[in-house]
Amino acid sequence: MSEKGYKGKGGVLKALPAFCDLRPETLETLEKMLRLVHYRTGQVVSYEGAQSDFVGIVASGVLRIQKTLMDGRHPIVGLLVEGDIFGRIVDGATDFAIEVATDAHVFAFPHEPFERLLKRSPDLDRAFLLNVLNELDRARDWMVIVSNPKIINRVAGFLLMMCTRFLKVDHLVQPDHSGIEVTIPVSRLDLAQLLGTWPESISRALHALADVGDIEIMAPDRILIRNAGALAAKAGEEEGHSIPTLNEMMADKEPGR
Amino acid sequence: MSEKGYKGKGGVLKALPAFCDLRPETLETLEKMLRLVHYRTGQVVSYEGAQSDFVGIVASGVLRIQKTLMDGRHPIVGLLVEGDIFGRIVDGATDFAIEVATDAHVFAFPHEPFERLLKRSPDLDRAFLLNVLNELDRARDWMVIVSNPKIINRVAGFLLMMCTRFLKVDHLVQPDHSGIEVTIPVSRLDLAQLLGTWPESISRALHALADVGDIEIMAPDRILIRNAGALAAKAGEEEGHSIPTLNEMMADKEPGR
DNA sequence: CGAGCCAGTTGATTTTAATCAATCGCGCCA
DNA sequence: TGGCGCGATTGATTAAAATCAACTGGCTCG
Repeated sequence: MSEKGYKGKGGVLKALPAFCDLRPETLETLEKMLRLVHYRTGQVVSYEGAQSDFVGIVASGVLRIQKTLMDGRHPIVGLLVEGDIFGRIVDGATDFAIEVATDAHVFAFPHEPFERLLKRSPDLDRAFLLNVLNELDRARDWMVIVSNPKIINRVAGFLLMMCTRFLKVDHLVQPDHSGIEVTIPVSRLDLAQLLGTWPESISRALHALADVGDIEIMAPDRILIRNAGALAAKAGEEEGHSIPTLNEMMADKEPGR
Repeated sequence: MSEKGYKGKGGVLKALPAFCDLRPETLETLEKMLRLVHYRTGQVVSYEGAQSDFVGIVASGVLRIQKTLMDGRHPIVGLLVEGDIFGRIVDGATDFAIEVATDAHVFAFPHEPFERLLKRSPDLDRAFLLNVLNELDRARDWMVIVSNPKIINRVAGFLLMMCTRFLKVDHLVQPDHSGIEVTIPVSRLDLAQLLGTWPESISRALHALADVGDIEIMAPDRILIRNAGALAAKAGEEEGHSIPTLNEMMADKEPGR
C-alpha cells in the first residue's frame, strides 16, 4: 500500500454524504489528521480478528468485507464503495477482513486522534452512529437477497441492490437510453460466495435473465438492466415502494455519455 | 400489548450486559423513564417503514426482525433476545418490522427523553454505539451462515449460532450431561425463511443431522447437540478459533436441569 | 370426548443447483 | 505475434432441494 501525507485543500470530506453535515471546525480537524492511502486490487486492508489502527472512508474503488472459513470458502458480507466508512472503532477487533476488490483510495484517520475527536465532537459522534445504523440496515438488506431460495432470484436482487445502493458511484451505475448499466466490481467467484453458490450457477443465472430479456450482458462485469420491474418481481419486491422509485433516482443522474 | 408504569427497584438495567458499565446517574435516569411492556406471540412491535416511538431492550422472550415481500415471503434477518436493544434512534424509520416470536417483556424508553439523555451522557452514547457495532457484526454472522450453499450446512451453522449467541439466555441454551440443548424459538416456516429455504428442507436437514448422530431431536423445537465439532465442520468453521471455545463457555454455566 | 385444525413430518416427483469436465476468449509476456 | 494462463462460460451428469401431496400427532374448541 502506498501512503502519503495529504494536505486537505478544504472540502474533500465535505463532499462525502456521511460528513456533509459536520461543523466546519470538525471537518478541519478531520482533514488535518487524514492521510490518503492507495491500495491495489487484492491487497488486504485489515485482517480478520486484527485490531485496525485507523478508521477509513473510501474515496474511490471498491472493498470487500469478508470472512475466511476452514472449508475454503470466503463469504463476502458486504461491499464498501465511495463514501462508506469502515474500521471498528471503540473496542477494536471485528471478525471480518477487508480486502480490495478494485484499486482504491482511502482517507485514513489514525485511531487515537479520531477517537479523541469523536468524544468531543457531538456532530461527528452523531454522524458516525448514523453511518453504523445505515450499515446495519444494509447488511440486513443483503440477507434478504441471499435468503432467496433460488439463485436466479438472488442474482436479480443483487443487480437491483447494485443500482440503488451504488447509484452515487458514477462509474458503477450508468443510466442509459435503453436501461441502466451496472458494473459488477467483483469476480464471479466472489459474487458466487456472496450469494451462497458457485460461479457456474451465477453464470447460468445471468444468462437466463438475459434470455428472457430482463438484462443484457455487455461484458462479464457489465450488465445492462433492461427491465428493472421484472427483476424486482423476481427478487421479491418489498411491499409498498416499487420500481418507480428507482426510475426517479435514475432521472437525477445525467443520462448517456 | 399490555403496558404499565415501572418503578425501577434499582438494578434491573444494571444486570443487562449492554448497560452494565453505565454510570449510576445515567442508570437512574434511564430507570425513571422506563416502562415495562408486555407483548404476546405474534404481535407486531414495530411496523416496516414506521417511525418507532421508543427504544426498547428485551427483558424476556424472543423477537424477530423481518421484512415482508410481495411474493409472500417474510425473511427474518435477525432475532432479539434478553438484553438486545432495538429501535432506530437518531433518524427514525428502518425498513424492517419487529414481531414477537415468543411472549416477551420489553423495557421501553420513550424516544424523546432517551435521545436527550443520549446527547448529554457520553457513557450511554458509547454503550449504544457499541451495541449497534455488535449488532452489525452479528448481522454479518447471519449472512455467513445463510450464504452456505447447502441447507444442511446452514442448519448446522444456525444451531451453533444459537449456542454461542444465546448462551446468555438460560431457557434457550442448556448444557447437559450428554450435550447442549438448544430451544429454537421460531416455527419451522420462520426458520426456513431465515435460512432461505422451505420448512420441508429444514425438517429433512435436522433429521439428517440426527441420523449421523450430531444432534438429537427431543421435540420439534428442542435440539440436543451431541457433536458440536461435527456441526462446526459442516458449518464451515472459521479459521483460527474452534470448538474448544464453545466448550469453555458452556463450562461457565451450571450443568443440568 | 370427538372433530377439526395446524405444525411438523414423510413420501414421490420434478426442478434446480452442484459437480466434474471441457472449451472459449482475452490479456499478458516472451 | 504466438503461446500461456486465467476467468468465464458451456455441457453432461449427479446430487440436492423445491414442489406437490399425503399423513401424523398434539391441541383446541365445540
